[in-house]
Amino acid sequence: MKLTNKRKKALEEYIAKKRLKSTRQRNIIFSEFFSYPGHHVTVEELYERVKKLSPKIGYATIYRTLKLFKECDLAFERNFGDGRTRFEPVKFEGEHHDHLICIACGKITEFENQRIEHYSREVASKNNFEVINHKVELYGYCSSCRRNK
Amino acid sequence: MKLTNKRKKALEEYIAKKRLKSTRQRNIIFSEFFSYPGHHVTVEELYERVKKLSPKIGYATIYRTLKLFKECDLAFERNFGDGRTRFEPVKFEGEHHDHLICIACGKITEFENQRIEHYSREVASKNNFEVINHKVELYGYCSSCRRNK
DNA sequence: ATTCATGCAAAATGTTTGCAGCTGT
DNA sequence: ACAGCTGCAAACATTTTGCATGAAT
Repeated sequence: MKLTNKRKKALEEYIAKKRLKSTRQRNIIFSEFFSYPGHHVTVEELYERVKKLSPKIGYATIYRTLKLFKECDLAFERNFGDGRTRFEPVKFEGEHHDHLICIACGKITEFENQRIEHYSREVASKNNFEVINHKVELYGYCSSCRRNK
Repeated sequence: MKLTNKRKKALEEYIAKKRLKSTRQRNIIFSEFFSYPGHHVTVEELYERVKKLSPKIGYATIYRTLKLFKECDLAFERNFGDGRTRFEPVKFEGEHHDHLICIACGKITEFENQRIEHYSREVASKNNFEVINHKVELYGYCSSCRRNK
């Protein structure tokens, strides 16, 4: 089953369970959010994109819908320290996505590393902790911004 | 040399280098920040603590001083997704401090894991990236909040 | 018919800035 | 004396909320 469909299904189940409603706005935000080309979209970026399809939409709906996605573990909130909150799709099994963040120029490089994953899971299970998402973020100076190259 | 002294020295050197000034407020904030019992203090918590020692202090000074600490790589900004920015001392060599964060009750459990450290450093060096700080954060449900125990 | 969602505007929250006066060098 | 710092208040940015209307069940 395709990822998007899995997600759609998860959302629909949550909506049914909680007796919420499926609306045009939620569907638009869903498709824009999960098809966003870069990961970690800001609220403003998402708002602008959605506005093109549904010009009367307000920020409140974006916020409320992202909150809904968070509640059903489909979206995840991040903050890289530049003051703008970003959201990204929660990864399903087998997807990885960690970050190197340059504190000088703000460049974000993604990487994945199975071993880090592995030991993270080990720590979690020792603590009887059920992991929904994880972050590995390394902050520092990227190759262009290093002080002593 | 004690950690606090190392930090004090780092700050003094930065102040000297940049021709800044050592002030009563900065010293108070320094000692409150680095002696804060929990890690990751919020701006508000720090403000309240400092206010007891220096009642006329304003939020602006706290913000400006934390920014100063960030500039000299003594403090680090975090955000666990609850809307409040938190700051913590940057760890020196040999200190580790990663997190399990419960998305239901907000409980934060610290852990350290040398292997995660190790592989993180490896990824960084492959990317010619100079790491100043890192985060490993696992988000999910703690043992008390797990849905299926 | 009922319950929930939306859009708008207002309010709340968190953070930054301008400036006059004060302090450290 | 000078440059930088502080405290205050105002400005700003982001997020949340109240409410009347509209849409989905």
